[in-house]
Amino acid sequence: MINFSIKFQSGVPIYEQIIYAVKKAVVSEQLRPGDTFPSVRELSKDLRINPNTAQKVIAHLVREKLLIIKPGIGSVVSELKEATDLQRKDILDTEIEKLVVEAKRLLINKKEVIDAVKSHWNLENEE
Amino acid sequence: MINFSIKFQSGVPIYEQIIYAVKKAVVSEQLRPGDTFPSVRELSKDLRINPNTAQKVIAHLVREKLLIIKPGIGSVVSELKEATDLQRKDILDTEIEKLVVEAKRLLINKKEVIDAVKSHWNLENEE
DNA sequence: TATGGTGTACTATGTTGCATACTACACTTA
DNA sequence: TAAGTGTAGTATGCAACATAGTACACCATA
Repeated sequence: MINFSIKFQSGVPIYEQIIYAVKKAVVSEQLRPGDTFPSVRELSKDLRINPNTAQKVIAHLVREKLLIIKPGIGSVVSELKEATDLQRKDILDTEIEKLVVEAKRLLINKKEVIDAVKSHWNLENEE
Repeated sequence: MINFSIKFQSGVPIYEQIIYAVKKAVVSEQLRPGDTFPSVRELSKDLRINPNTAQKVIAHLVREKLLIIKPGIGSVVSELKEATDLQRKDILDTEIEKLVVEAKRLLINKKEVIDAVKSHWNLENEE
């Protein structure tokens, strides 16, 4: 009943990798609003991780409003939410600045970066 | 003799913050190739961090080829190096994909993202 | 009503990374 | 020679991560 794929790699925390995989699945519409999401125990069993780690994933996704808890049932994928001012600032200022600094340091062209953004954006179409 | 500025914030490792500050200083030409870089003990004293942490910063920057060790003297800022294939792939694929996924999840427009890239790029001019 | 599945909350252990303190050594410059 | 350089090592305290196991309140369903 897992409707997204993961390939673990060392160095980065398991729970972060799962969270990212879920976000990617939502953005690419492999997971749609209203879809049921695996329970803590199911997630733990299918991915062969500790229940605590699975719980950590779900709690995190609920806090980020990607999931909604249905008591007694499980959790469900929610509608996409508009970013808060703080989230917008973090991405458009902090994160993109990091990206630009790293690109310039490695002598990567502005065009290459922008083309890569466009390319990744169109992989899952829509504006 | 510190020619770059830092304002520490909790949550992210000190040594990472310093490394990023140095990269930013290089990209914005506050630090130029040939400039001398603070020694381990100097960095440790001025930033009031442990010598081990300062050593970790410098070793990391040498490994990334941003600094060159001059034995008995200290270290010096080197010329910018072209990215390796692996570094290019990491930025243009992995990092930008992360950015795009997060932006789409938060319903941020493609135009906003690209404008932010252009904006940050031009803050330190040149192609 | 009873059963089973749900999220949630604990305690505990082992590993790893981060930052600190301190000591020591080989090297080069002045 | 003396002082400064990078480098290496041991040790401590703290926090994050992942694991194991137990327990509880809640709700849906048979």
